[in-house]
Amino acid sequence: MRNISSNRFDDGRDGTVRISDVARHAGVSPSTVSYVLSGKRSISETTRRRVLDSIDALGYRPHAGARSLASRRSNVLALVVPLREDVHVPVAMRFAVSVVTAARDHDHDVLLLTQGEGPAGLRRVAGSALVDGVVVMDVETDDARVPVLRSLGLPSVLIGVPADTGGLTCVDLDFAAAGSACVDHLADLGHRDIAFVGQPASVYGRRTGFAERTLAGFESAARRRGLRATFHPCDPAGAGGLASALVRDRPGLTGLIVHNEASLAPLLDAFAGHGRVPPEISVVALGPPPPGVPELTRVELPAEELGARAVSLLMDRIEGPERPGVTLLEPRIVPGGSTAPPAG
Amino acid sequence: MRNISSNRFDDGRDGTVRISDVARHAGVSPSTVSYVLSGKRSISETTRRRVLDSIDALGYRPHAGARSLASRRSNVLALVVPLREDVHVPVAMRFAVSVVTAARDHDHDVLLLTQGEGPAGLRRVAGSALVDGVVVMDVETDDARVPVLRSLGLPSVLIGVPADTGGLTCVDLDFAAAGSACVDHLADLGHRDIAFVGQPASVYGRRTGFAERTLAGFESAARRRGLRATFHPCDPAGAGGLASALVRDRPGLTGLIVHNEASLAPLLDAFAGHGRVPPEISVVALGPPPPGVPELTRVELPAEELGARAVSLLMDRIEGPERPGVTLLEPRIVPGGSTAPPAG
DNA sequence: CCCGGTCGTCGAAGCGCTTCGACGACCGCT
DNA sequence: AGCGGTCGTCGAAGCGCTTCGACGACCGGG
Repeated sequence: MRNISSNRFDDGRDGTVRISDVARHAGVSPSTVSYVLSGKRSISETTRRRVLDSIDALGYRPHAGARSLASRRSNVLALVVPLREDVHVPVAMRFAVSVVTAARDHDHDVLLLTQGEGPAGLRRVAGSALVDGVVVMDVETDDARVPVLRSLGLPSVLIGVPADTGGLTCVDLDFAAAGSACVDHLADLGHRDIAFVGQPASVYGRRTGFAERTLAGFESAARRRGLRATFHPCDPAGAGGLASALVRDRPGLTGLIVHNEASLAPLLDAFAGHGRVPPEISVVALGPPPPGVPELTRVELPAEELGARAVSLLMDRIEGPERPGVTLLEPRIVPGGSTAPPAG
Repeated sequence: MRNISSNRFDDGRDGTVRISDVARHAGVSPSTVSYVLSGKRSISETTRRRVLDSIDALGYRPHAGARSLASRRSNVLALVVPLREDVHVPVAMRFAVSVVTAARDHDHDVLLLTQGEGPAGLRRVAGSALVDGVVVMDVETDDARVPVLRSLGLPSVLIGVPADTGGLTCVDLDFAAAGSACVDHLADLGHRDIAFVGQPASVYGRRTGFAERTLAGFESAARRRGLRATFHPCDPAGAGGLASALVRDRPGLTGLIVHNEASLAPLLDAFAGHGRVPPEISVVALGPPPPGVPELTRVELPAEELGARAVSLLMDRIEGPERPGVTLLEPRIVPGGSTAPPAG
């Protein structure tokens, strides 16, 4: 064990340990310590060990600012979270947490930006080299941030798919496939007459795209399978009325696909009021498990996987050359107790 | 307008503008630009203007790493968000957003840390000088992070109050006062016989402290006002039974204080089943407005105010000498339609 | 009119790290 | 034995900013 320098000198006067302290303690030069840490040049195993031992003997942590100045890498990612009321907050949180976790796996930290700052926030963190890249959640079809991102030259990954994806890297759930999967699930069980209860009417054609894509998936699959299939926009207040109308007008209806988190509970209550409860009428939910409603068959939104994927794509963009493209995650049907073959 | 240097030189080859570019463009030295930006020395109004004009003519943004290296300030705050399932996610999100907003008002950005990393995360960001201070949300009575914070010498503010607050800066809602305020509200309306429906029994005495503090406030106020008052822990599954029992055993009961977000809806449903709906029986809720339940009289959790306060206290700690202490925010009763003088 | 003080500005010295080029030492060839 | 080629290490030169001390210029008071 070589321990050249005396302890008196090892701790700098204000308590922080610098790379030169480690170097002295290990009997090497600062650059060697740096190379041990970065692995950018080969270092003999003996030296490596000695340096690493010194590092944790002294409790050394590289100064983030100095590192980012010298290496032109901050090892920080920005995450833009949505503020809008209509995003499901717990899901957004799951995203955020998974992004942080994934970022840590790649030795990065995460800076939180809110929608509130908009493009200005992106410009700021990009311009000041505060972050190496950015993950933008909840991207709309015509998102004001998209042109900014394109112009900024900051590596970025979008969660969600805007209208023009040229030059962009995007990740999202394959909502069209999700819509189809629900239809196929019901058709496979033998259902011939189903209804799709969607978002409030105003949502379609407006912004997010995911609603239309789901609906399109539903419609094409229903056509393919030759089902009687109808579409009904819905809001929580109208759920009761819709249920009554369906019960009255569609006696042959045996399957329901519900893509509307907020209306799910009132809708089920209303159907129950008409004596129709799952699985006597089959119900497939699209979205997060609503609180209080038990074990529905549903398509999960794989927030954790999306977050991790977004980060991993972002890291690729940061390291390597840009290779844009849209990644759509395969939806998975989670069986619950709410679907069964139709009666009779 | 003096524009000494030619544009060819103003834009560095990789597109980033440095302080020296601004200086040249404005015909001053880099240090002068720095002083204009920091305000740490007086600068003549003419020079100031000229520098500021150059800054936005060139689109200059100081390099965050360089700045933090030289000034020993990163202008970044860490925010530790809870992961536990039992915190109300939308409320946590409101906190987080308000912290970010407040931080931006103080020219700081926010780094997101998750509970998952625990003390190690705090050590990391502190040791590497990544952040100037940290806001810790959802602090428990015996929180493992508290000793770490104390030892780290990193300025910090806790949202929540641990058992030992020595040397710490904490902010929280005054839950005892909230409990009292509910009692006073009902007593002022003329109620003489009330019940407090609390968290599941296991919560009391365990970790968060806020439950006990609320209960203590309830009890002391009830005693002070001379009310008949009882306490009932409750979980969602037991809400129906509790309602029946109360209706049966407490015919004189006219007021309910509910400190249990999850049980609120089933409890109200159960009371409604016995023909007792607000405001015929008065109900005060403690906590965030539950979805679907309309306009209850309640005590709000002032997340925005707490977040802003936490940041402002943290900034004080970062700038000035440490001045620890516990700040409790006054609760506010938000009138809804669910309380009225007792019948008869 | 001279002198001490303030004001506004500048130059230079770091902050702590990474990275480039250089350079011995040692290897296996001819 | 001599030679090119790795391999492992070092020294020095920045990265872009802040900040300290210095220093003219200008002010008002004796």
